[in-house]
Amino acid sequence: MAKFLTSRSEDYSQWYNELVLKAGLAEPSAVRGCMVIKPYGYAIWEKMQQQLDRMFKETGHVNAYFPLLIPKSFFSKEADHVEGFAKECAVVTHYRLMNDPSGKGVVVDPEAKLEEEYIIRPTSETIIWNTYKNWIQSYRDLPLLCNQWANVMRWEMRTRMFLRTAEFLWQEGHTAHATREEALEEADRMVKIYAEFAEKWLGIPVIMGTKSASERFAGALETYAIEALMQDGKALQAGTSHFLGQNFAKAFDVMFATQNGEREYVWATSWGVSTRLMGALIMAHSDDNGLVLPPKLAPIQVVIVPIYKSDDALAGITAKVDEMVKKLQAKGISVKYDDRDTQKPGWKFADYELKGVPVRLAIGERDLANGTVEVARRDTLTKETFPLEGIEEYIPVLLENIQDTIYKRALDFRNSMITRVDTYEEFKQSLETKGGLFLCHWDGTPETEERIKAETKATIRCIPFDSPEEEGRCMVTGKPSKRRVLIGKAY
RNA sequence: CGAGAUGUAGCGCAGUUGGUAGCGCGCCACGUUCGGGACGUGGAGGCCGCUGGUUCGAGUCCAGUCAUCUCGACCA
Repeated sequence: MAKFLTSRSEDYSQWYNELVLKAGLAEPSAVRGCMVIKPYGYAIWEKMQQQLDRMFKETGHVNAYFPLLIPKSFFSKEADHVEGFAKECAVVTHYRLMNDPSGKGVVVDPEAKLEEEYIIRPTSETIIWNTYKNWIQSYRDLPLLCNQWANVMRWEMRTRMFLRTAEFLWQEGHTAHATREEALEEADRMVKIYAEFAEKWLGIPVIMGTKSASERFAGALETYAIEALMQDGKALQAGTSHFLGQNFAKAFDVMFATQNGEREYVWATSWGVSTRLMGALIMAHSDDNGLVLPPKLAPIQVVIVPIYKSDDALAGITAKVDEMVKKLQAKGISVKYDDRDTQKPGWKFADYELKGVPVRLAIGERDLANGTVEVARRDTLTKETFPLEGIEEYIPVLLENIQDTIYKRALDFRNSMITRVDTYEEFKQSLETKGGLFLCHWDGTPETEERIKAETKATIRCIPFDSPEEEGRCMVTGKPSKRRVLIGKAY
């Protein structure tokens, strides 16, 4: 069969780009570093949104929306936060255009300069905390648990579709609490929700952990993250949850009256996942034939392709299929019957494989005569013939099985790519030859971390929550270490 | 912002010492096909990124400019 995609093993980046384009997920746009998310890609994102939103609401969160533009002065109130984001902000300086006096197009009207510039949000902590100041007076107003679905903009030097675009879609939760413990619990709860979502819905195994100081969110006291492994052996940070301490409360003067009438600063968290999850989904499961979508996120779970020579034959097939579609839909399965006569069966097979549709049913005159249907699964690329009667009982089981298989396959791969190493030499060598993730002892200093990064491009992905206490020596400096950390090259 | 590369049909590309703008895919029409991206025949589609220069003549040479991509630094 002719290849319509670059193979993963040949050139992973090129394969990824082609896949995003050819599966109809997204395409580069006219705007520098931004992309257009196409309907099929957006449909997957919507499914992610729906489930995440459900999980947020189950844990007591509500949605709100804050402005896109942030007054510049808000930004400078939290020193670390400015430091972290200043280099990548788009700034709105004027509010009007005018015709070019020389008659060529339009120019910015110099008269319309804003007194205070606005920043296009790279994240919303500042505008939200400026707002929370007015919402919080008493312990009775706490906890305040808001989430917003929004777009943000970070003027990145280099961009890649879904993984790092200048503008991206995400959700950002921002919570306020009366105590340090409660805020820490919240940050912990949310990173666990992300992990659950990644594993149960995306089918991607993740490692939860704490970020090292240098990888921490700008303005946070602690950053928790979920780290996933892509098929090329690079790690992808798939979600973060930050314990912000009282930093933003102090910067925006958000205090509350306690039960004993004292005034205290509130404790904060923020957490987010973005359309980067789409990148994770693509890179975690896809193969040389295209996307492999976990059934729970597939916009189309089952596609039915009729195989026929004549209009009469098609009518006969359609009659059977219509019944089957109704039965499947009654079970909450998203089915598409593709009876277009503009494309041929072989073309459709290849196209739905490219798009990652988990289950394909093919039904032709032969099947009609035998009372059968051909069932093909995307994850294993295997085909079997089943009796048409009662197929609606089998499909839901199959979908669950596919969801499971995809996850287990990713888990096996991920586990096979985690290496425990004790010497720096061994680390450097294995990083080059095998790649993936490494569990190593580290002395805990930023200097050593920096040295590893400079010499190998690998970074400390996280200090895993489940990393057991273990006496050891830093693989670089030989200084004592109490537990292993996760190191690898990352996107 | 540093280093390199590329801009020619919707997409991917070729275009020789400067001399009528091409190929593959896709698209349209008709026919044969239809259980893994079918085939034949015919057809449509281009200010060769933009501006200027050299020349009888520029896709090709020169200068400038804009844009994109890859690699660095930065990052979800």
